[in-house]
Amino acid sequence: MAGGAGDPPPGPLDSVLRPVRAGNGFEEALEQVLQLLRLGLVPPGERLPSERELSQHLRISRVTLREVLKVLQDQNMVESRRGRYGGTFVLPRTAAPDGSGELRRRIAAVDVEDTLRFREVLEAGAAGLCAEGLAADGEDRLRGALDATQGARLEDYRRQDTLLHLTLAELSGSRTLAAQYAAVRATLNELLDGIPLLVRNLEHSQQQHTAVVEAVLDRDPDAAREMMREHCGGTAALLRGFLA
Amino acid sequence: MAGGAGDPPPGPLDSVLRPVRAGNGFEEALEQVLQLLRLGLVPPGERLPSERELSQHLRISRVTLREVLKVLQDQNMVESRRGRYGGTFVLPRTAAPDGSGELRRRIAAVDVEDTLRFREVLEAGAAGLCAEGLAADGEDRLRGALDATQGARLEDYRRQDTLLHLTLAELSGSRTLAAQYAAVRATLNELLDGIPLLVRNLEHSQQQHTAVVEAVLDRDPDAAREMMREHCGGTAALLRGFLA
DNA sequence: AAGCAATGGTTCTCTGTCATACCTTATGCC
DNA sequence: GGCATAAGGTATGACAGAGAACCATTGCTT
Repeated sequence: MAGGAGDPPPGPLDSVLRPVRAGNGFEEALEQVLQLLRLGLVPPGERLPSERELSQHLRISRVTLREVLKVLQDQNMVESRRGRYGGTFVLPRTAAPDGSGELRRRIAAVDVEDTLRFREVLEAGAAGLCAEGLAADGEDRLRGALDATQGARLEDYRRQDTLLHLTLAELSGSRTLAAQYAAVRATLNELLDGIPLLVRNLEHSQQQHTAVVEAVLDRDPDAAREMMREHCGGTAALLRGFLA
Repeated sequence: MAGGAGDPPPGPLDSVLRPVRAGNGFEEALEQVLQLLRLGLVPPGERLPSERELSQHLRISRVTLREVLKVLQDQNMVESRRGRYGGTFVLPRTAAPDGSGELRRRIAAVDVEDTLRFREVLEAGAAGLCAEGLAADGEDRLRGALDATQGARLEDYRRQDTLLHLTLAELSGSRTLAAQYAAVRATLNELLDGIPLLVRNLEHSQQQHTAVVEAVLDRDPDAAREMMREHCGGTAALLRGFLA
């Protein structure tokens, strides 16, 4: 992306005319891998899919993927080990993730209000859809995810919470919804990393999780949506308070 | 995109690991321009933004954009005129859009259930958000869009209907929601083109539009969401019926 | 009638990305 | 100990796409 002209002035067509391939093309891949980490889909200590696998999934060449991983290595977010049973491993989060690196640039470019509103819409919608009809194996997955949050230790709570919500989104029956939720949740987690985790909020959160899941299992869409909106509203108020 | 191996087997990480740059890169641009047409944001007879403008918005080179326009010209969807005050103009839809062209391929690859569910979630969410708080100028835009649907002739109804819903999405206060709605609505319109437009449904639709807008202006989020869900449910039932 | 300005049409070069093949390292199994 | 295997590391050639410069056409303005 060489030095062309600046951004064109905004017009009424901007809902549709968003850029194809936001950024260097490789940045989009970076974004996706970052999602993997921020969502905790691959927890610290675990191995990412091999370079050959990942590059196939993302439909980019291995060379380009390696450049992405290089950035993450420089940020001490992952570590690569060679040899059989080697791979790229996720490192535990370090306190200060380097204030001037290749990353970090996108933070603060996030539209917080957009994120919070969109999140609430997707969550409430997913909860409602799940309550309207859920396969039997869906019930099990949901219960399992809820149990995992109950037993989670403090440092693992964010991850289990994310996985519970992600499960709900996947069970909604809309792949697009699930994918969009994953994206917005990754952004949300990034924001949440900037504020303290209060045990009091956490307990309240857990009650709400239980209520939502119960409403879903009771096949009560209105209650599920309502509870979920309340749940999201709590996080939103917290974030608005700390970031205001 | 040369002939690599086939798709990798699906895994639990697929919500996140969707391909970067779906398709030839230029196909994504084609998709966006098609949205512009399918949403009726540029009605028949009107001019698209100039090639230089469009390519900047989409962040693709003018050469690539021209290949996209070439495809649309071959499909008799647009027409280019040179000289000052020239440009690329939208042609009225022809009955049979050529059954085997460069386009047409994506149709039937649409996951109808995904589309309908995701649409309902976004619409209900947008209606709710608007009802929670809408700027004064938002009220005017909304009323204007509603009025336009009232006075629309049959062949222009789809377009005005789309614009009304799009307005609601834009007023939701989430740019992401608006963009996602635009995408899903474009897909929906494509599906709707395949089924007849019944005057009876249309009148019912109009009553619901009015009810939704009233609920929004009354600042009644629950009613707005409920009405909108009903409205979407109608379309969904219609489509499921015809496509089953 | 002449000139100007904005548009589509064309051509060039250069960079990023892809696909492929091969090298290197570490581990388990025989 | 030796070998097969699976992973990361490296090098190369081909191509798509970006960017910029230029040409051709048209209609408004002077």
